[in-house]
Amino acid sequence: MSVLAETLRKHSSLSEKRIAKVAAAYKPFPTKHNQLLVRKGDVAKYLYFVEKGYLRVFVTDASGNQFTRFLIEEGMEGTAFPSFISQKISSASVQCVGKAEVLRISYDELQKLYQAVPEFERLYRKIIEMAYVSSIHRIETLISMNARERYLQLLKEKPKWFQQLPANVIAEYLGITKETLSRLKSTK
Amino acid sequence: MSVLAETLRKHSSLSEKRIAKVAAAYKPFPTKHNQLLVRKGDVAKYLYFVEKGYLRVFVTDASGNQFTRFLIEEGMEGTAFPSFISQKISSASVQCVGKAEVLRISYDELQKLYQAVPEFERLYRKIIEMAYVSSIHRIETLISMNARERYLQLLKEKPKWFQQLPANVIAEYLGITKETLSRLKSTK
DNA sequence: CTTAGCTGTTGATAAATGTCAACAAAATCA
DNA sequence: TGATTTTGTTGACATTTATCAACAGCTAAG
Repeated sequence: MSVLAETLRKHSSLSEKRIAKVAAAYKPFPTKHNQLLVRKGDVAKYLYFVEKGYLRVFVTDASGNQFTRFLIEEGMEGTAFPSFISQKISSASVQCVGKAEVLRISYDELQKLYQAVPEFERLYRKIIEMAYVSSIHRIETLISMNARERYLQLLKEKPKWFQQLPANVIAEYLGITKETLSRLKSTK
Repeated sequence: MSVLAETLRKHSSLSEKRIAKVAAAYKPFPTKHNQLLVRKGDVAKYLYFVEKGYLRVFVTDASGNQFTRFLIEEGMEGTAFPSFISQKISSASVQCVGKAEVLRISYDELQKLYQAVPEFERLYRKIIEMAYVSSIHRIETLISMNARERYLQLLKEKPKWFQQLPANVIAEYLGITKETLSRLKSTK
């Protein structure tokens, strides 16, 4: 049983038949190590569901520094969202963190799925709501906490990330340099 | 004609009749100078639409410092969103900035409105999507720019705010102190 | 009008975080 | 496996931003 089907079951009251229909619309997409799924300047044509591993959504500044906007973990879906919903070019890139297994559905397929499975639209709304709430949480963290507080909060909320993700990705997500993160770890 | 009706017309293809129906569901709510609409610890029972002025959504830390999570300007709606959608107690407060004119709709009324005007649910989804996109933009700004860059960006994107809002509210929104903002202004 | 509070500015200083460089350890790939 | 690249750590130092304090101007209330 795919992680996707389980996730659908958990977050909706769709019938098994409809779960199967939705799940079938997402196609496995084979990826390589650190593969870029959306490149800055592209239009994000697909929504990605993570079966295993992590995706990172990041932006770069003029000096080439990278900043991780979001980390998408197993059982979550995402893409360069502002580009995806507007179907305009993306300012962000999406990349596998190491090895990842993903499914994907195109923007057009997703629209068709709304027609074919009306309840799915409400589920999609819920997914967006959850994503929005988590982004609000992120904003609060960023405006109200210093680096150490953010680090400790993430350690508490997402302990797995520290085992499974390279430190520089975590640092980018926290909005600090990898050197600062390294020092926070050691002075615990 | 209310700002609300205009906004509905602009962002949806609802008929005039349905616009009237939706607009009628939002009730004027008289406010006083700096009135608190949602208090930390309350459940956010209402969604607020701003006809005039600004609302601020803010959190406080242990030392009593305030941090402005969002500013809701004329023609926008908002509330302590995580609390509103879950109907659980809010970690944030919502307050008028000075004098403001607002309309509001209760959580229950909103659910009824979905039933009565099905197209409204899609509109609501779009509103959430837009809010989500703008929160993503905020996150990027916060993780990738320093205080001066954030200040200059906001000055460019929201020049009105600097005329209409007190500097300490802007500073809280930028995630800096009012002293730092004052210095950024003078060293332009 | 006058007093008390709020708002914004400036200075001195401290604290937090970034930058750059060197190096060690680990992972990847040919 | 061995070579090469990536990742993580540490130190010295620079920069950014916060904190604390003083004060001036404005505003609102009695």
